[in-house]
Amino acid sequence: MTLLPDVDPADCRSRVIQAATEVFIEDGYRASIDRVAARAGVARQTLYNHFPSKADLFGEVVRLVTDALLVTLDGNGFTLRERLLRFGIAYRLKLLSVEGLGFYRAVVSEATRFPELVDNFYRTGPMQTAARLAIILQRAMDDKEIRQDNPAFATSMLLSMLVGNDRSRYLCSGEPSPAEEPILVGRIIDCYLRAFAIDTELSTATLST
Amino acid sequence: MTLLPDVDPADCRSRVIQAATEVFIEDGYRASIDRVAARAGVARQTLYNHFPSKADLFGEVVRLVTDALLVTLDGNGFTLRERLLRFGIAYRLKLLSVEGLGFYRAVVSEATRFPELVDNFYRTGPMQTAARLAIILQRAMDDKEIRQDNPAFATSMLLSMLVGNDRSRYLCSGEPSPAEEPILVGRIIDCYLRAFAIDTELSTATLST
DNA sequence: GATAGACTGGACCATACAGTCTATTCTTCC
DNA sequence: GGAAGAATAGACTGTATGGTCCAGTCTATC
Repeated sequence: MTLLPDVDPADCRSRVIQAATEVFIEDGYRASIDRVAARAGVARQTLYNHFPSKADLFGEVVRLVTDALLVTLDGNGFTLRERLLRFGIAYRLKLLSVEGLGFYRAVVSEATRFPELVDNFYRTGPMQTAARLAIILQRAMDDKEIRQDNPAFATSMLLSMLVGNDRSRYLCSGEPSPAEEPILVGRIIDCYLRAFAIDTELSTATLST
Repeated sequence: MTLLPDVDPADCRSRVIQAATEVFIEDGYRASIDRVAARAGVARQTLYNHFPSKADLFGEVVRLVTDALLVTLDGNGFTLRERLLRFGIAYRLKLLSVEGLGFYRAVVSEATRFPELVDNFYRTGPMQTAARLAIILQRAMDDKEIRQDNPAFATSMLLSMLVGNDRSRYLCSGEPSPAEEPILVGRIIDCYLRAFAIDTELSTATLST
């Protein structure tokens, strides 16, 4: 998964950013500035010509990658299930890629050192994606495609079901098997649509046991 | 939330472990050994009398806290919904506490430095809890309380819905409001039970739209 | 061909930190 | 009272690292 636009080999700044992205994703903020410079094929001083400090470089990387990880919700012509399916696949593809996981690990690791940065990451990244999804779900509720419920709750449930346990797992070890992804997402979306299906007498009766 | 048994103030070793737990939870592995010693009220050399290296101390802390975070699934006499409710509350209480989140952050941050340790954490911690839950769910399927499905999938969905999005959020900033916890868990469990309710003609019909 | 600006490489500085060593003190048990 | 074992304080070592400085090179532009 490539997170940033193609680097211009003649542009030192973009080479530094690309290198820093890779290195921070691999080892987090503790990766040394020398490693970044070496990876970029650039003198350390060149790096400091473009960024006042390591923390600033890290901040820039976080901002850029956060944008790159936003998941779009296209497909107005499709059914709700199809739209959610496409979203789910794209979402998991980004967040559960080696780069997505490494980036998330790097950001979360620095929550105490750079609280504002990490808070900002959450608001411009995950919360953005959630907001987009919430609009779709709200509309589906209005159209009676799914049950009326709190859109924020419905959004949170879908996002949780899509990556919750697996992200937690792959942050520790392993990675998803691409071949099974579409099937798995299909099962998750169907599970979700059952949970948020329009009320029927039978299903409410089942619940009250 | 207290994760470890009461420390005996006379026992240097347990004081070191307690201090290391607190310090690693606050700042991760990058916290200095001197800070641990100071927090424990102990000389640095004393610490090294009990643990050969910082990495060993970290490993010990991870093992102990992993155990402490296991969630039991008691309550054989209760209904399925009640059992899941009690489990969900306990699970969120542990994992979304400041200590639970800090510990998780600290462990995940070191996935590249200590891959075996982190992998072992996942297998003896989260996977253990999941295994216990899977037994309950399997039994509920046998008893026709919920639909027949893959128990591992059903387990993963429940764990995801319980903490997925919120853990991801609180790792970045903020923390849950204790007052709303029981209501939220209730909504999640009901949502889950709808998703895994026994098939009815109506609900399957809804799905195929 | 001269000037300006970016890049280089490496020396250099200050700091933090894991881990070792030692001389001394304290406690406990015989 | 003395021996043994544990704890202490603090000096010391070696290394990694962020950041600065500087002398020199390269390139493009006028």
